[in-house]
Amino acid sequence: MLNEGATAPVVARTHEAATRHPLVRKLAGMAPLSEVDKTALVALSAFVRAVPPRQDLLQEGEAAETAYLVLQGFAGCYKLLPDGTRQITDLLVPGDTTDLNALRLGGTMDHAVATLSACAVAAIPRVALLEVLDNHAGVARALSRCAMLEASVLRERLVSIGRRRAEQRMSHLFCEVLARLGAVGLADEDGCEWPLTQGELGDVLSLSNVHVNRVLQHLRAAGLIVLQDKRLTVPDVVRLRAFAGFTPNYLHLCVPERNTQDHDGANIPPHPRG
Amino acid sequence: MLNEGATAPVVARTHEAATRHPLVRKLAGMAPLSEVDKTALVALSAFVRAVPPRQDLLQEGEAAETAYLVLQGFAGCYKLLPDGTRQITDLLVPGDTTDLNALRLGGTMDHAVATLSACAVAAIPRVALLEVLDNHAGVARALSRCAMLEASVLRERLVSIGRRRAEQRMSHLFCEVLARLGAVGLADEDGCEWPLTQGELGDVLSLSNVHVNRVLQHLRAAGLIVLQDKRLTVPDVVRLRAFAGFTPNYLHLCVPERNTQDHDGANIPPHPRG
DNA sequence: CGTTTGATTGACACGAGTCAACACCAGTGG
DNA sequence: CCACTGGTGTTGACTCGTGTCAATCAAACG
Repeated sequence: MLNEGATAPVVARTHEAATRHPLVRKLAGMAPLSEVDKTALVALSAFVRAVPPRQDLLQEGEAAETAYLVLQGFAGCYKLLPDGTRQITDLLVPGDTTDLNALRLGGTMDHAVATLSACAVAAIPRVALLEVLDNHAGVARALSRCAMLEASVLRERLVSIGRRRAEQRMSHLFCEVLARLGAVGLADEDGCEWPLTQGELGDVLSLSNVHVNRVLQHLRAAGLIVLQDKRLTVPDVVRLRAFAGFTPNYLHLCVPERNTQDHDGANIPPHPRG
Repeated sequence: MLNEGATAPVVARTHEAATRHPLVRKLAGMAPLSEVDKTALVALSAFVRAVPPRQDLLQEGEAAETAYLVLQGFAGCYKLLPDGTRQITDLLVPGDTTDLNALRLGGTMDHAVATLSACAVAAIPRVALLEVLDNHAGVARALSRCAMLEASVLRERLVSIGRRRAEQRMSHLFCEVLARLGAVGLADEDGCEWPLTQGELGDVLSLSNVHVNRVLQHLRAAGLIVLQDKRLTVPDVVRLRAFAGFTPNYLHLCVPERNTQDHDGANIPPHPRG
């Protein structure tokens, strides 16, 4: 089940390549990393595999022996309910990993992880992670920040599902994914890849696929988004954010985004660190 | 605003007292702790304050300079929306702390924390936390596990709010709080303290206070719970868990609960660790 | 080319929100 | 002692957002 695709060591050796590596880009945005740190991160994700869509990477209940880093494509953490419905609790975009804390601490998975689109993922063995964490304090620090970020994203999605209407909920997700992809350099000026089906989008947002369809049409009719050919286009990010009630501060993005200039954090004044 | 109640150093010195300390009880359930670790934890929560109900401990957007440990009473993490509605993302019961990762890493609060009932809380200064984490690997390990647990609880609540009907959602929360209180020795044989108003319960479950009231009556009529005088009584925990679809595995409780004997994990076969 | 998967549309049902009114209780102050 | 108050719980009538069911259509696919 875990053996689709060829295992191929793909190691980027130049500084140039390391900087373009999704994991390096993400973690460098969380905490300062030395060149040695970055090299270690690239080495950590040496064993890359192509995985078809809709394949489980990790199952709920199993012991955490391996983590996965998503390099290309979208994956998702999910839980199944007795009645067969699925709740996707978080999307994994390039640069994101499955629960590294569980891997480090030797816990058991309390959720499953599956690819949504076709993905390129890197398998991270437990020993390799522990070795890197022991020898690279900067990486350990960045990963702690990632764990904090993950909880933050979960809280915000809880707010979305609990308190926002379907249209805003969906817009909010679009804004979030756009921002997260932008942070790893995978968002264009006005949009990004969007491989999810409407059914999968419903599993993220807790909406039926029928209702997802209707809401999408509302958003399209309002000119807020264009969604076709597995691609999301946002003509006016500011307008979509305003409609969704999206403020990116919960994403704790330290690096400046290319897509957004001066409308971030308008509600909350910036405060110096330390 | 932070000056209600007297700041009083309350240090338990005997092993007996340390074992009864909520934080020690909780962390000892997450990872093995030495006596020295436990003493350090008790010292960490030396500065205890009484806080009236409905007081903010931390505000959204402020820098994390101090964390709080709840010793008595219930508190909650929440976010406010532009329309004034509130979503409580997590309850803090005795033994729980506000986000220690944010404190350690010097981040900013992406959510607020407020007392719900009257509370006794211990303020944890940043330097004290860093000192303990540096010198007590066991504590650091236990706190990492707590962070993992917190994310796990958030995921499960996401599933609850997204996919469970109001009756099951509420029952599930009752089961969870009962289990969490049991883990720190604060649940009786058949129930626990329940200081939340119906409105606050609605803010946790994303239900209107009117609907909370109706759902409560259904659960009462079904004989699943008794809720009166700020106290929750569960005549038959097994029945409530079955009704709610509650399985405690996501709480990663290593210590055996007193309340539950042999009916845990009936849906999912147990899997040996390591 | 049949099959399948995903998108779309309409009719209808139902869970939960909203609004409004009232009961109950604990303070609180005259 | 009692009127007044505000917070909480309770109830009913009505509205509305979403789910469910079912049918159709388009595109991908073996």
